[in-house]
Amino acid sequence: MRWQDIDQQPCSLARSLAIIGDNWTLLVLRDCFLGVRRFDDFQQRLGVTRHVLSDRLRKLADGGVLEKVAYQERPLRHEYRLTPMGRDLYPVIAHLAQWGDKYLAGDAGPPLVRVHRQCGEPLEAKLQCGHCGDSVEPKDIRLEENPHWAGQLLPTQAG
Amino acid sequence: MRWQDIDQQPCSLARSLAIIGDNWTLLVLRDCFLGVRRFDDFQQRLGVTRHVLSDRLRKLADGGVLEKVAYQERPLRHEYRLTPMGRDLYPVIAHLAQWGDKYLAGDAGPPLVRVHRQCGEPLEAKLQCGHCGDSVEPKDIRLEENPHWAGQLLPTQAG
DNA sequence: AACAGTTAGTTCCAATTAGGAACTGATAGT
DNA sequence: ACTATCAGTTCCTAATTGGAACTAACTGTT
Repeated sequence: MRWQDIDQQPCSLARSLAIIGDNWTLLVLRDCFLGVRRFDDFQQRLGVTRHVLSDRLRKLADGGVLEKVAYQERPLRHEYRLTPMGRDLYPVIAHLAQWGDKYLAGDAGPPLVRVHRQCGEPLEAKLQCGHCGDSVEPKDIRLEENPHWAGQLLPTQAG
Repeated sequence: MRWQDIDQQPCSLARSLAIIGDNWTLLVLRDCFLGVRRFDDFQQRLGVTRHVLSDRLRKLADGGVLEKVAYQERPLRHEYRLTPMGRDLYPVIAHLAQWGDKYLAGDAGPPLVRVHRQCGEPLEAKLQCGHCGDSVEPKDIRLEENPHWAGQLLPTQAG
């Protein structure tokens, strides 16, 4: 199976990765959350080649994560802004950054601290159940298959 | 800049992506959380080519996300298990899957429902501040630079 | 003893993608 | 007329991927 065909799988993670799972794409989104909007700014901050950046921005716009907004006419130029769909990716980025802070920071410590404005403390992101409010770990989750794909998604218990 | 050199950037997200940001890697981890442990099982479920799978498993093991455990001698064979570091990626996967459920599900609806065992309700993952317990959105976060990289990480306010 | 089966990879080759640098086009400022 | 801005595109080489076959070290079966 080709990587570019994973959007056709009946798996929400696979479909998500079809839009944001390419190399560089999550770094583009990191910069979007930092307020970067223009092609050359992305290119200089990331150091990615221009045609890879062009491809990633097009995929993000086609996927609905970013929208292309004209910021001037003559010559017509566009910038890229997060849509609500894109903003919904913030928890993914926050958890990934926190994971890097925890396991991969060098001697100087984490490069950025994310302070929660409301309480003034560094954010300690946790996965919590929106219904009961408890912290959630992998073992707390039971998976239920949609009957439409019954038996096709989960591995057979063999070990 | 080459993609394989992003682990040298002083950005926790970039360093995280150096380990888990390649194509296929998060799908390998999805299967790990479903209990898949063996090479051929990953290969058949994912449809990825064997040498890409081999490469990704090696990177995950080198990065500390998976550990290679011998499950038999004669002939010596290993399986791959999540480490605590790997298990800490669960929030990332849960949020990505939920995002796909919300925006990318087809007519049949999301393929899997993640039920929180403790409360019996479908998990609605939310990003919450571990300190005050409030839900957190991008605008609620203020970034503080580590003085060691002062002025080098955040974009200059220009737009 | 000969043969098929299991299983974690490796090897080979063609096709695709990435990296690097230069170039384009429309326009503004000097 | 010349330089700068800025979002791309084009060109070429190098690296990676996809697909299929192959290897090695056994076990179980005829």
